[in-house]
Amino acid sequence: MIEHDIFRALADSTRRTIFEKLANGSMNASALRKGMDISQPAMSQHLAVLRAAGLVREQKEGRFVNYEVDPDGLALIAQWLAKYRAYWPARIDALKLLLKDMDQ
Amino acid sequence: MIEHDIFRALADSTRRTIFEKLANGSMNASALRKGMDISQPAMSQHLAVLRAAGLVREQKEGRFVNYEVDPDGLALIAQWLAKYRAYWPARIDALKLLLKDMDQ
DNA sequence: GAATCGAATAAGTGTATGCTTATGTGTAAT
DNA sequence: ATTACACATAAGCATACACTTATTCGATTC
Repeated sequence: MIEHDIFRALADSTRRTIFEKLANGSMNASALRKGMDISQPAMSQHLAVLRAAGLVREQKEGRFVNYEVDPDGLALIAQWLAKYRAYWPARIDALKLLLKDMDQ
Repeated sequence: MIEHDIFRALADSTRRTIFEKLANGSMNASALRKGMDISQPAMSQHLAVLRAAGLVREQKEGRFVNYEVDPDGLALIAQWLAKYRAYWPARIDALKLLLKDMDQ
């Protein structure tokens, strides 16, 4: 189940940090490491997990590999969350505002 | 960080199943175990993790403990997801429909 | 008040996971 | 071609985690 891979991938704070970085612009693995105190293999392994989960996708450019957020993964989380909409609290109105914002 | 606790809690498929069951109606721990092939201590431990993450809350009723979905946890996931709204795919329109549905 | 029942906690164990160092693979530069 | 570079993979290791059995706790029931 991919849903399982997604939650497992996001359960690690280092991977959430990587994902957040990529959300601010696609980057290659070396650029991602900057300011992160993480070894090259560790980064490579984390990216593999994120990619397997569908949260991130790669684009080879020469000997570089550019990583970017894969919307498919986020969509699955949104789907999962939607299942429990009956329990969303009132403050979820903020979400509605965001969606309204997207329409413009 | 509570966000971390949430993703860690949902990284386990057994806990996601428990959460899903509770979303269909509050239950005590024994009722949750039905059809799940899980020991009593294991269930108790899973519920403790879900509770610590703010995904579930308890309500003691005599010697029973009734568990129910805690909207606060879901709100945090929604907040996390909202951070990446720029990457939400078009098919997220389904989510908009759901929200519209909530208004009625 | 003794027994019973629902649930939590304690302690121990096998496996999963995230890290390390070492090495491999492919591309670009000299 | 040889060297350097970006990244992936392999192998090993320490810790985290989900489970087990045993025990404890608290509240009902007899």
